[in-house]
Amino acid sequence: MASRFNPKAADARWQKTWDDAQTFAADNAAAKPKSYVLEMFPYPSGRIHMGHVRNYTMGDVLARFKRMTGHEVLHPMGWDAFGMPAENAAMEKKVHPGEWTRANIAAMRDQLKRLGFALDWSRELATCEPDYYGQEQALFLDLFEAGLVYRKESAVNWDPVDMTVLANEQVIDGKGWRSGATVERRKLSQWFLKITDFAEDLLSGLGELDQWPDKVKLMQENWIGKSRGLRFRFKLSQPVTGQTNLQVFTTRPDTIFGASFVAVAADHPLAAAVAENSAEAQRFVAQCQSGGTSAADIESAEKLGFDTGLTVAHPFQPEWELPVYIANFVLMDYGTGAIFGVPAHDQRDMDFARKYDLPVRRVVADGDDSEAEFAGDEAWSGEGTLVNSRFLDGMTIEAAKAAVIERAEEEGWGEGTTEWRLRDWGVSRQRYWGTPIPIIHCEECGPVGVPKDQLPVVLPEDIDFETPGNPLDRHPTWKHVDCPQCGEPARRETDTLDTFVDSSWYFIRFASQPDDAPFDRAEAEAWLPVGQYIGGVEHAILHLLYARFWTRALNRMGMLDVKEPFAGLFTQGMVTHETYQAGDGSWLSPGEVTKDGEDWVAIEGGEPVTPGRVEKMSKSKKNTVDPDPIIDQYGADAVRWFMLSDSPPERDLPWSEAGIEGAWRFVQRLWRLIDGNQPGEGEDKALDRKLHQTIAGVAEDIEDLSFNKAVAKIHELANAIEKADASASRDAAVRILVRLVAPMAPHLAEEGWAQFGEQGLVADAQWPEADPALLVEDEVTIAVQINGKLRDTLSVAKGAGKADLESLALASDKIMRQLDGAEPKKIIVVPDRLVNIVA
RNA sequence: GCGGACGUGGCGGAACUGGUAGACGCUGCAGACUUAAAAUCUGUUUCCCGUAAGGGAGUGCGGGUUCGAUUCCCGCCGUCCGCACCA
Repeated sequence: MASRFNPKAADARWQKTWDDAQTFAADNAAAKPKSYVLEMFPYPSGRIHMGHVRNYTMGDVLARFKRMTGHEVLHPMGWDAFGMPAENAAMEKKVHPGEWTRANIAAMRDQLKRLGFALDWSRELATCEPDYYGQEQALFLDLFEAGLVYRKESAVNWDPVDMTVLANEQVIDGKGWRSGATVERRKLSQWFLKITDFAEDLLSGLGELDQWPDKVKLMQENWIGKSRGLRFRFKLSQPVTGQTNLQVFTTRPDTIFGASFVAVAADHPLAAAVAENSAEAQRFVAQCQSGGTSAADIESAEKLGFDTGLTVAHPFQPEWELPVYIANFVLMDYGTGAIFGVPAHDQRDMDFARKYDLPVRRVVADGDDSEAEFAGDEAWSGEGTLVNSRFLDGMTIEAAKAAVIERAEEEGWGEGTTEWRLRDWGVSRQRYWGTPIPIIHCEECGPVGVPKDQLPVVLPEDIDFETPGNPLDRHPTWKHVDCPQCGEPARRETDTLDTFVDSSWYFIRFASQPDDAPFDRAEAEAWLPVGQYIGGVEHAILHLLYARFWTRALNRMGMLDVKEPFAGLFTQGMVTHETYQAGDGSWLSPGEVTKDGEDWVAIEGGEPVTPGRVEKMSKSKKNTVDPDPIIDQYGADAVRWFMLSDSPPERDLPWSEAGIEGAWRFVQRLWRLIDGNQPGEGEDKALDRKLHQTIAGVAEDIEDLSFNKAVAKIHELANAIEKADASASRDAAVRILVRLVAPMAPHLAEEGWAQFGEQGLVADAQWPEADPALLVEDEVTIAVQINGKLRDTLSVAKGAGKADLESLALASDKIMRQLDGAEPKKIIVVPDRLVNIVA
């Protein structure tokens, strides 16, 4: 009688065994091919959620599989441990951010360990510890010396009550999310990293990332936003504050003869100059600046302008004057903050021209319509031929662009340029719980880097969160230091670094973590780039772009011979669960509702409940499932199995009770196969074939990260084994099955491995080898179709000749009946596949 | 608005390069074992007609290419995601 697999006992036992043996510690000096498998490290919020479980399970399967296929695997784990929630907790619960964070890390580490991940815990790191952020400070100073760090005034969202800077997403309807105070735009001196220096390289580098999802590459491409165009100067009819020219940027220099106005942004210096002398202009500028910046605001915002009364001269015809407007739809921080409007070929300009009754001249002919007078309100921005444009007439858009740029450059009033949407990376945060920026401000010497032998600049522990504002700034002593250069009293920088800096190089520190340097070059290069990086698509742009930038910066400084940090990237889907909403709009957890006939009602009170959509698990929608009790009940392997089953990993995985129970049943079924295995005699060719096809198929699917398909293939094999009679083949299949499930259900596999008296650990075992001779069937099923419709199937030896297949097909009873004596018009035979009779 | 992805049974999904649509799992239904339940096992589960043999329809909708289309092409519809007045 087969026993039951008892995960409670087995999980802990094997986890301890792996731990004691340091099974998953990566050897930097190993001679084997190296494989670096990494999942995005978590923020230590306090609890692991199902999304983490799914993410880390995927990486774990790959890591374990790589070990079994002869690789030395680096699969580390750490904590993205700086950031706002710790400060919020400090304010709300009166607990020090460090204490809160470290307690969370301890709790989450325990949770992760219960899932039996093949992690090298000896390399664990937390970004909030001085041994990590001190090395980050060293790197920051290297960047500073290399001229990749600079300081400039920049506008931030300032909460006047909390006295802190808010991220854009913390500003809701113009108010601070916590204080509710109206957020001000304030100029602060901030530190920036010169990511724009690498714009071209970050863009072209995408081309080599053939193991990244196209979607992510496209998002990065759009974010970087390269556009070629012409930057040129209009001559102003009269000088304004000494300026005689107005510089504009356009990507459509070809439409220059369709221009009917010029517009500048509300915060353009020209607008400010006009506002000096006009109360009306001043009002208009103020109105533009107060406008909301949310997506909805922008979409609904009407195109508004203010006629300055100024004009500029058309570059190709000085007496042709264009009016200059201040317009609310022109952005100061793109291009030059000034544009020329071509209503016929740009919708925004069209809207504006129709409102202010400006000319709309056609300069690109769409088809045969070449009238200068443009009717309608829909601008034409498609392809066409230039018309009404003098020397450009008849040219294509591309040729005309080149011609105008050439003339501008010849005549010296403009030049072809490239503009980027990408901005430099502002890294200053006016907060406590982050990496202190290792700079000292001296009256005499300016900003001076902290000498490296004085690193780390450690956060003070004795801080209070009673009063709003940056605790570092109001700490009584911390910021007062002497200038390292001249020795005079000076002031420490009290801003800390954006936490995206912490995650921009942690994967390097995992590969190599000496005490006295950020990393050892040779060790880091031995592992990098990360072979497979797995995480959520929400990091598709910022984190991944910053990490690519940081790696390039190290490369440029000669510190690392790697430019792309992540060779392979995979973005996994979310774990979702159904939602339920009561009549008053409040959310109910799935455990609080039940089905009454066709309708859903609350268990408590029986109120009717509306089933909502299946959505990402979130506390606010009350549809989360805590992994801990699930692991208690079903064990790590069943949870892991469910995370891998059914849904393709890039898609969302709907959590369900039935699903986890199905996984649990299968784990038990596997155990019954193993435990109840009987030696047998003789071979079972069909089973041998199924086994070897599964060995090859599962390996392929895992390499492909198609875990759902690998799971399905293992199910098929298990079904086949169960149906098979005892034989030597069956015995062998069960023994090999143990290794096939080892990456997914490692505890069960170890148990089975031990049961069969194998040496060592299955975690160290070799992946079974598939016999190529057994991968192909010797008998195939041939479809016989009439006019493409299946009418019969034939079982024939593989490789049967066309003529044989044809005559076999025609001899079939069913086919003869269908044809009813009619002569086939044509017969198509695809060997080993089908015969299609055209009647 | 721009860009992208997706659309297959009651559900999650599978299907190689254009070649038997629905693998595998979940759910449901019927049955076996059991005093009973749990657990387990067997059968069945795309829809329609038919007792059956069998036939017909079918991969969002409409067309096209082809001996043959879930797969390729054109046009719609829907859902989701990203960006968003970027000149």
